[in-house]
Amino acid sequence: MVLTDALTPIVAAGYALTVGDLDGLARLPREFFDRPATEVAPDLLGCILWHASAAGLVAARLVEVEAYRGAIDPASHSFRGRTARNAVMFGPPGHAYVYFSYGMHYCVNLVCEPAGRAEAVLIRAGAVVAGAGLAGRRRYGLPDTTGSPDGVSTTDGSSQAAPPRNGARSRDLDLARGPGRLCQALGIDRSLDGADVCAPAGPLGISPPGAMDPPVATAAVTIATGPRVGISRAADRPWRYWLAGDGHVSVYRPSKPRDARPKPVSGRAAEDGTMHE
DNA sequence: TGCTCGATTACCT
DNA sequence: GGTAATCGAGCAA
Repeated sequence: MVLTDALTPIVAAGYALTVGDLDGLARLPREFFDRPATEVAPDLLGCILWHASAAGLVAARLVEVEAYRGAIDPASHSFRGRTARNAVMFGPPGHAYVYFSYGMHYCVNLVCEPAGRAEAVLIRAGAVVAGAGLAGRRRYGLPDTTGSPDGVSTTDGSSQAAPPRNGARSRDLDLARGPGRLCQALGIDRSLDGADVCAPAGPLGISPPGAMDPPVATAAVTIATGPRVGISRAADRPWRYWLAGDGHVSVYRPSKPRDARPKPVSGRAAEDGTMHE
């Protein structure tokens, strides 16, 4: 399924933006998130997620998200009720739910709907539009040999991430392609679990399209939808949204059983219509 | 208390 | 294309 011309201008939609006390950046207001995750998710595409830390600012334009719908969604972490890990999801909208995955990666969600509904949008991929030098160092672990300061770098996405360890995959496209990579590039970990992205003074924020990057030709943008990545339950629900044709979108992988369980012969495998690489 | 699995990624063949 | 790495949440006993 492909929706054309679907990037909703945030302001035109009637949302009054909040401006940060310290950074002066416009932020999406809490009402923006006070809706079903399946409505919030496509509207987040093109928006700028950023994290200002002592090391500097890194910001990414969102190109891929997934909606998780709480009690009505078996794939959601909150489906089985509230636990210590997912408590933030049951709180008010506009907060970050950060969890640790596969023993080595963090993933970040933005909580939607009023408290108690436990819906959220998983941020899967983005294009780094500020702080690419810092993001590259976080991702590839090299000292800063570029001489560029931390903080805001060029905004055209062409800048100077430090090259990766083996030098072969030195593509800026990979900086924040995938939920774990995005969190690493932005320096997001469990210490930001519960962070209020709508609070004017918070270190984590989300701004409308064009807040930091050159305005993208939103009128021509195509939003595609398809099944979510890597889940085994409710895998047929098309609640993944991405900017069609954008190279920063992650690779689609269906859920892979861990053990050598025989695969169902009646393979209903990849009728998803999503991007593969 | 112990075991299994996962909203992933990087590396190797 | 396949798999090791790695650890916490959740479930069963």
